[in-house]
Amino acid sequence: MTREKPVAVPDETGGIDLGPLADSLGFLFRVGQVEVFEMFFEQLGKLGLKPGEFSVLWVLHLNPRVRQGAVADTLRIKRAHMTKLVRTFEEEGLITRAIPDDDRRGIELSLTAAGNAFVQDHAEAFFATARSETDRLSPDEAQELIRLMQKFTRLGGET
Amino acid sequence: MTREKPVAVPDETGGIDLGPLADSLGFLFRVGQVEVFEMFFEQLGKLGLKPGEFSVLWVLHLNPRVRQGAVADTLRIKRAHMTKLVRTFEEEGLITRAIPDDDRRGIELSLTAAGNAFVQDHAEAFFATARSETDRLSPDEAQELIRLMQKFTRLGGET
DNA sequence: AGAAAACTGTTTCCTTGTAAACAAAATTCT
DNA sequence: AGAATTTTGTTTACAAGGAAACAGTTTTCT
Repeated sequence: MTREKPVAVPDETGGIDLGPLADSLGFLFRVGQVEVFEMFFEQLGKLGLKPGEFSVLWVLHLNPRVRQGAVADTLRIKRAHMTKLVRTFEEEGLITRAIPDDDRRGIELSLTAAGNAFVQDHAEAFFATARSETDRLSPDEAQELIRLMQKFTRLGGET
Repeated sequence: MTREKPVAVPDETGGIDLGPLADSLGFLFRVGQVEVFEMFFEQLGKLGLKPGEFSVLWVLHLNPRVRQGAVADTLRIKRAHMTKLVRTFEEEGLITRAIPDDDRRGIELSLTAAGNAFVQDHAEAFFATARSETDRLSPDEAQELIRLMQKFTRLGGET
């Protein structure tokens, strides 16, 4: 399993040979996420906006009265962690929790007026930054990358 | 910033509308990484193999006597965290640390015999799993996804 | 030479996220 | 109906990872 031709991968790694690691999805997903994260905070760090937290509020904005577990499953947040996020948002007055009569296990989340205002105030900057992250690629490449990632994550229908 | 046509994104989200979030690289990178991680542990969890830790040992295998900070920078691990990983590996007898005479700030890492054996023993399974992660896409799509992620992360030369 | 700046790794403290056991409610299966 | 199973969310205890301050070493700039 030792590679014979370290020549094969011309990279920007400061001379470190990664071998087949540079072709592995797990590694590329991780590096990509770190990279995007850094770009995000360079542009929006001053606002104290965090991608994960905003995503939750955004989903509540588009899907009022959604179940908290459904949000967790969709955003790939563990339910134990979701509990903490929800409590924090509630303490901050951004969301309300309601137990529906037809299934008293679940909890339906909705944005308060303050929560909606928060989303309205930050959505433009958030998505503008998201769009600017594709600047490293040509528009065609960016579109294709998004399509392939959506297919891989099964988020893009049957594309 | 409220969307007018929730119809636009046919997804596998259990009916939850994500809007433009489903097109954002940050979100897709995160979901992709979680997904790959889960696949990895389904297949290799029993071995106690962790992708990040194995990657460090793999890089040492291909690049003996590399500086610990260079490994951290390449794998996008923070140096503070790298210190902990290195200490653990050393305690486990997998690596040795050496201070070079020409720059006594740096620390050069190398695998011990046990470290090399560990890499030899697990490399096949590790990269087989990595390859199998592309099964959700056609071979052409997988290759293109890897190419685009490498370009995005600047790991793929000037492709 | 000597002070200032930069680099490398470490430590401490803190945030984020996870795993496992749990409790309440709903569903399933006799 | 009633016991077993499943679902949903919570709690607790912990692991992973990061930020900031620090110390030793080298480099840079007078």
